[in-house]
Amino acid sequence: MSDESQENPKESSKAPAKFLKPYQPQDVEGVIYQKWEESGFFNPDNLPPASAGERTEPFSIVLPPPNVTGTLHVGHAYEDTLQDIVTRYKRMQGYKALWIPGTDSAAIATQARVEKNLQKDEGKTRHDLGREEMVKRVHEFAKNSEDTILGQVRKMGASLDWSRYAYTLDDKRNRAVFTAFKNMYDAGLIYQGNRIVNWDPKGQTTISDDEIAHEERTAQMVTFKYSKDFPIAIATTRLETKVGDTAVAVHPDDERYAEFVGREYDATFCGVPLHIKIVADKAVDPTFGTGALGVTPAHSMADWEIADRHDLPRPQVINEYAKMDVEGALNGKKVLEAREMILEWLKAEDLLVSSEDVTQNVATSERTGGIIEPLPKLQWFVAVNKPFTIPHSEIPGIESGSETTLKTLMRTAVESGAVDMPQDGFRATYFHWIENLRDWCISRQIWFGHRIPVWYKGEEIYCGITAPEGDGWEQDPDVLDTWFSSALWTFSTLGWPEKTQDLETYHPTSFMSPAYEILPLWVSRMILMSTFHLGQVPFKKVLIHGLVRAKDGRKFSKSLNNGVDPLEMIEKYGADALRMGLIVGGAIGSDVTFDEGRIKAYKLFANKIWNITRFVFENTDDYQGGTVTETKHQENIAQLREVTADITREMEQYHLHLAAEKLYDYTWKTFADKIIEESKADLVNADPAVRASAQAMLIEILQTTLKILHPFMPFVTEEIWSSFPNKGLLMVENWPS
RNA sequence: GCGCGGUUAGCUCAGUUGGUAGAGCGUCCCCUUGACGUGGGGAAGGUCACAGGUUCGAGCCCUGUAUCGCGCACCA
Repeated sequence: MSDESQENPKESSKAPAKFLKPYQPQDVEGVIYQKWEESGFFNPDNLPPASAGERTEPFSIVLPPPNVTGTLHVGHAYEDTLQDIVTRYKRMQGYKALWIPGTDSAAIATQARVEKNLQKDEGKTRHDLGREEMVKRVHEFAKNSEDTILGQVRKMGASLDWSRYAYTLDDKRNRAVFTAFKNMYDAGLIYQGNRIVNWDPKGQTTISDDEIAHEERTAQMVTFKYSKDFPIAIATTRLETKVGDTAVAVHPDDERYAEFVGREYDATFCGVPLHIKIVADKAVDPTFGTGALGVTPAHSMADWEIADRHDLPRPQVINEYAKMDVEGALNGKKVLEAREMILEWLKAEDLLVSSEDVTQNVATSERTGGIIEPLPKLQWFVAVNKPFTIPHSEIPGIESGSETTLKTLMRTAVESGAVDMPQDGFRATYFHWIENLRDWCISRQIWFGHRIPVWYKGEEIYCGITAPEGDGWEQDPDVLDTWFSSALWTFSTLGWPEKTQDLETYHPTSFMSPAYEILPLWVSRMILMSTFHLGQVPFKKVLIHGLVRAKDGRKFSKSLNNGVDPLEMIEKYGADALRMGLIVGGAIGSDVTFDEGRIKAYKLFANKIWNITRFVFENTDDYQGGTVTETKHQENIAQLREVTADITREMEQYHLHLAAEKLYDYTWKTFADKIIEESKADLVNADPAVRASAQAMLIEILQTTLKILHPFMPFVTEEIWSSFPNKGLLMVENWPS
C-alpha cells in the first residue's frame, strides 16, 4: 500500500465522460472479458511476476464439468462464482493460479435427451437409427450445447484457462479412461460378474444406486402360503416375484419355525413348480410380518446374498422388459398383470391369509422415471473391498507397497486430513456413505459414452487401450458409467497418463467446491481414482456448497418450470450483481434461496462504486502529487488497512459471503458516506496541502477498494481501473496487505 | 430405521474463539444541500422454535422436545 502513495503523485486525471452516466454493465462486460482473454493471463504460464517476485506456488482448481445436456442454470452460476472469486484472489496474491474448464458428456443424460427429441421430432427410437448414426446425433447435440454453455460461463466472468479446455470424450480423456480401466483390470479391481443390478426397463439399462429416486407409493402387502401343506406363511408386496422363490428364511433363534429349518417342500405355485428349502439366516427380522421371508434370489439384492450363504438356485423369472419369464399362463405377462393373476389364484386356492395396504418407497430411475427391476446381469464392477498392493502412496497412513482396499483409501484420504473437508456434517455424510458402499457397477447398456475397452473372441478376452491385433475380436457393447470418466477429472485434465509438467505442478489440485448432492457420486469417486492411479488425493481442500433454491424453497427444476435463467439476470443487472447476489445469499454449505431483490441491490452497489469514482476523478483533476499528510486522512487509510486485513482473513477461511458483506459495508457506509462526505470540506480548504492530502487519500482508498472488490465484482472494477492512466489490468494487480 | 442440516425482524438471510442481536428488500417520516434520487438522513419492527442444563454471562456449548428439509438404507 505504501508504494501506492508514491505512485499516485504522478497521476492526475479528469473524469472520463463515461462516468457522467450511470454504470451500464451490458456495455462493458463483453469488452472486458475479451481484454482478459487476450491478455493471456488466464493461463498461469503467462502471468507477470507478483510483488513477491516470480510466481512459484501453484493454485489449481478444475471446474466441475457441466453436462452438455443444455444450458447454464443458476446453480452453475453460483458454483462458477465461488471458484472464480477464489481463483482471482489467489492470482492477485501471486500464485500461479490455474482454473481448468471442461464439459462432461453425461452419457445417460445426454443420450436420453437426444432420444426424447428424436421421438418427438421424428417419431423414431435409437434402434431405428442404429448405433453409429445415433452416436453421431448425440455428438452433434453435445457440440452445440457445449458452445452454448461455454459462452454462458464466460458471461459470468469466469477466469478459466481456455487453452487447457477438456471434454470427457476428447482423445486425451479417452486415453485416460481406457488406461484407468486397464490398470484397474490388471490389478484385479475391475471384474465381470453376475450380480443383481438396478435394471431400468424403460431406459433398457443398468443404473447405479445413486441414480435411483425413491417414490412413495401405496402397495398391497399380501400374506399367503405357497401351498396347502406348506407350514409357514410369508408376506410380500411383489407377488409376481414369488414364482422365483427357492427358499424361506427364518431367524436362527426363532423358536416358532425352528422345527422346519432344513426341510424342503415342493409346490406348484400358480402353475409354476417351486422347490422351497427352509433356511435359517440372521438377516431375517423375526418381528416383521410373519417373521419368515420368501427368498427370491434373482430379484432382490438381499435375497441374492442369502442365496450366496445357503447355496440356493437363482432362477430368473422376470426379463429385461419387466415381463414374466416362466412356465405356464404367467409367461409373457407384465409384472403388474402377473401380480393380479397370482392374487386371484391365491384367493381361489384359499391360500391367502391376509392383505393390507402399506406405504412403501418404490425405486425409480431418476432419469426415465421407470420402476427399477432388480435383475441378475453380467456387468462390470469396481471392487471396493478387495485387497491389493498399492505401488505408490502419498496418503498419510498408507505406505507405498502396502496392502489396502479402495474403500480404505477413500476413508483414509479424508480421515488423515490429506483431503481437508472442514464441514463436519458433510464429512459425517461422506463416512456414512463409504461404510455402506458396495462394489460399483460401471457398465451401462447405452451407446453414448466411453465404450468398455474389452474385446472378446470366443472364450478369449482382451483388455487394452486399443483394439487387439487379428480378426474376429468383438468389443464389449456396453459403455462406462459417466462417473467413471468424471472421477478421473482432476488428473485427466492435466494430461495423465502422460507424465506432464502440468500434472507435476498442479496435482493434487488445491480446491474443489461441489454441491453436496454429488458428494457420493463424484467427490468420493475422484478420491477413489486419484488415490489408486496416482497415490495422491485429487484435491487438498473440498468445500461443499448448497443448492440454489427457488423462493418457495423448492429445487429449481425443468418439470416445475420454475427455473431462473442466469443470462436474463446478467442482462438485467450485470454479472457482478448476480455474482454478489448469489454469494451473499448464505453461508457456503447451506442452501441459497434465490432472491432477485438481492441481485438488484448489488446492481445499485455497482453504480455506487461508479459514482464514487466519478467523485474522485472530478475532485482530483488538478492533483499534482503530494502525499497523505493530514492525520485524519492517515487514519482513514489505516482503517482501510485493517478492513483489508479483516477481509483477507475471511478469504483465507473461505468465508466468501462474509468478505463480500464487509466489502459492501465498507465501500458504502464508510468510504462513500463518511470518508467522501468528510473530504468535501478538505477539498475546498484554502490550504492547498490539505486539499492535496485529501486527494491522495481518495485515490489511494479508491484504488485499494477496487483491488479487494475485484474477485467479487471483476467487471465494474476492471472497467474503472482502465480509466486510470498508466495502469495494466486489475486482475493481475497485487492483493493489498 | 440410520445419518445430516435448518428453525433469528413482514420477506430472504448473516452472526467468526459464548460478552447487551445485524444486513438487503419491504414499511413509515424527512431531504430538489453540485458524486450518485439506482441518492441522503431518520424510525418502527425480534421472549434468536420450545423446555431444561453448564456459565458471572448463551443466538452460539450440553441434553431433550417439536417442526421443516435433505441424504442413505430399505421389511420380505
